Amino acid sequence: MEDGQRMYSQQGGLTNMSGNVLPQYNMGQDEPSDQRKQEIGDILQQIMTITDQSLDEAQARCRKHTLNCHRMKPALFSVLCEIKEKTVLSIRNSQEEEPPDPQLMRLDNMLIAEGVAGPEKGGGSSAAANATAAASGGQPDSAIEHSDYRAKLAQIRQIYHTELEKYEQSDGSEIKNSDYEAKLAQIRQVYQTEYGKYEQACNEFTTHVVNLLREQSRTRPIAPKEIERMVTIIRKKFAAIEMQLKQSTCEAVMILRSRFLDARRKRRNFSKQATELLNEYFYSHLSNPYPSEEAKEELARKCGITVSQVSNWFGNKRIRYKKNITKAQEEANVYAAKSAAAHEGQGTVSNWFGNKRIRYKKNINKAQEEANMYAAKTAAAAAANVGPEGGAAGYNVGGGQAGMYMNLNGGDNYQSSDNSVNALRHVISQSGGYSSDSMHSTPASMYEQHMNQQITPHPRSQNGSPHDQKPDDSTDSWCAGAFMQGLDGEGDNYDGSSDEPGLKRPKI
DNA sequence: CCCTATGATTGTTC
DNA sequence: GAACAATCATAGGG
Repeated sequence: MEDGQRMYSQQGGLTNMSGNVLPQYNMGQDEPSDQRKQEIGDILQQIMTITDQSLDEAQARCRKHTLNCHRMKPALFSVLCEIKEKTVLSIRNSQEEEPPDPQLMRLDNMLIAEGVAGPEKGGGSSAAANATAAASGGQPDSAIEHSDYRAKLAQIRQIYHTELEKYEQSDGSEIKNSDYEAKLAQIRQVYQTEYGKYEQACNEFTTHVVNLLREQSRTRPIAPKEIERMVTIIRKKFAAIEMQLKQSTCEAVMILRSRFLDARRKRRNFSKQATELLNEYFYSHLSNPYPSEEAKEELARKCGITVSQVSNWFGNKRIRYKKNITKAQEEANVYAAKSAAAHEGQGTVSNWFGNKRIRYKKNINKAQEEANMYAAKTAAAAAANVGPEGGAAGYNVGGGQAGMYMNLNGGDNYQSSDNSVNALRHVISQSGGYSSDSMHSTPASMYEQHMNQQITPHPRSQNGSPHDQKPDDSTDSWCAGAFMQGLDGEGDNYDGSSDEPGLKRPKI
């Protein structure tokens, strides 16, 4: 077979074959049948023996030429093709038309999603396969390409690993988006380069095989369908390489991603100064703790962090701040209910109340202390700059008179509280009111100022001037903060937000 | 070593 | 797409 193949491929001068097939096809009908049989037998004999013989070039050329020029040759060729097609090919054809490999599709999807195979390239992968198919036809000796590409893929992996090692050597904490993008771009570039090479090799090989087959089709029965089938086979073979390349790339992306995300996930505390700045902003904008983009940028700049970190911080802060308050509220509600029940049923007011008081205060203190501290700070700073009036104005950044996002003041809600609230107030008042060291250490007037001017839209009608009272010597100080507001039954610290045009998310 | 605080991520809701 | 809510994972304090 090898000899035959070599010989066929060396036949360069038989290019006019196909054109002659049809005209000569009917000629055989003029021949006497026995003579025809004889001739066909001769031809077959020649075909059978030709591959067994080791011929020198001159001999081969001569014999082939003779054979090719025989007037029966086209007819015989057609018949053989037909037979071949009807037997072998029909069976194999039934196995074709399989759906695209789901695994490959997944890889493609991932590469597109990760931006490694861009839209133009992503379509390219399937389009490339089609192009490959269109160009093609061949013998499965792609083993060479296979090993070649394995080597290249190994090279790609090495590049990735080198890059990743560089990562680890450099300070992992310094990994930023730009780094990730850069690495991804590298991967993309390598991938696209390799993919280009792959495509080229695939096309070249397919073209080569198709040419070979076409060449051979002059001397042996090779139907177009068979060539197509070969193309399919080649494509499948190459698909393995393609798959490997894509898998490799996906792997690299995944590793990069995980390293990058891991690195980012590693929590690093902000500097104390940054936290101070953020807290200052937060508590001085308690009514509407949603910094604008500009504010975020400025904070980010001042704190030496990114804008998204600022956003994260505020998101976390809002939630946790609210959580503290909500927790206190919930306890208060339960507390109130218990109290009412105790009153009604003459139940024993036990240590339970004492514990509740303590825990309730604890939750409240946490939020309050912080709020107070930053309120005082801001006020002091503002006062230093603008004077007392200006300082007060400084709190009211979110548009105080409009309903506040975080309404920390009981205000009217307190007045409209139901029985359970009254019961709660009663118990609370019996507890001796709110007092804590932290409150003493904080300018009470500042606290009140903050609470009334910033948090509450309206001054509390019953509490008199906030500046005249200290939280710890007033029973109402228990509910002076935000924390009693939930007792009105709605339990919504954010209430009023729905009325507020300025608030971004009227909810909860 | 346990616990809390907190920055970051992920999933859900609007 | 922004904000919320839940969760993860670590820092840091006791």
